[in-house]
Amino acid sequence: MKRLGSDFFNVPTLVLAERLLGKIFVHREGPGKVIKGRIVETEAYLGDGDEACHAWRGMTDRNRAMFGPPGTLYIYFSYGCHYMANIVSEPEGAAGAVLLRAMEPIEGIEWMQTRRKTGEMTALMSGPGKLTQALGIGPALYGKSLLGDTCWLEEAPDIPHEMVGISPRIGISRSTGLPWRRFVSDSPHVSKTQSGPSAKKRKKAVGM
DNA sequence: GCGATGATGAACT
DNA sequence: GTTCATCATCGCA
Repeated sequence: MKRLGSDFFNVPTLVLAERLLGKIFVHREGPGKVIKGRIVETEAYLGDGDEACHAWRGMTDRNRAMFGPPGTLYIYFSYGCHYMANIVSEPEGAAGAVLLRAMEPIEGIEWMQTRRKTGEMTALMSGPGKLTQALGIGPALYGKSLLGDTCWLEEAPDIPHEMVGISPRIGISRSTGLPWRRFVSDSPHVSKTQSGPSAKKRKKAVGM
């Protein structure tokens, strides 16, 4: 299985978001301990004109990885309980990254089930906080490159264009109109719109 | 089954 | 002090 190189990541964020669908994300935690998942859902975040992007107002201590070279991992701890994994795109210096929102378990499923405390396949990685837990992604991977030998992506066939779903991003309260979410429309592993993401809060944020 | 709410840490104003 | 790119659980129907 061929690893994807820097050329794969060195493209505009929206292109990368769609290109990532179907690819295999690999995390090698140690000898004989390899976890793999197939990416089925992503979201694009741009530093320019996107108020939902952490790098929208410029570089800070937290988001500096988003300004790094393409293929860098931007790990972010949120809500006091969950990590989120992003892949940096575009040339170095421009802020832009793709949030990994959901994957399909491929390998190392036993470890995922132990960490996630569930045996249900569609619940293992069907959400941004879930997949980082299943993969064992944490602060140790902040700023790491997918061109290294701890984490990388494996080549896989592109998803046919008619199978790629497009929708506004989920779970954010700013720039909600931008249709920058990409997902494999027939996959049972995409994040469920759980229970309506706090409709009241959203109304409040919109100003109703 | 569905929807609302609390948990919980770090960055930002 | 408030916000946040979330998830699991509790309450009610």
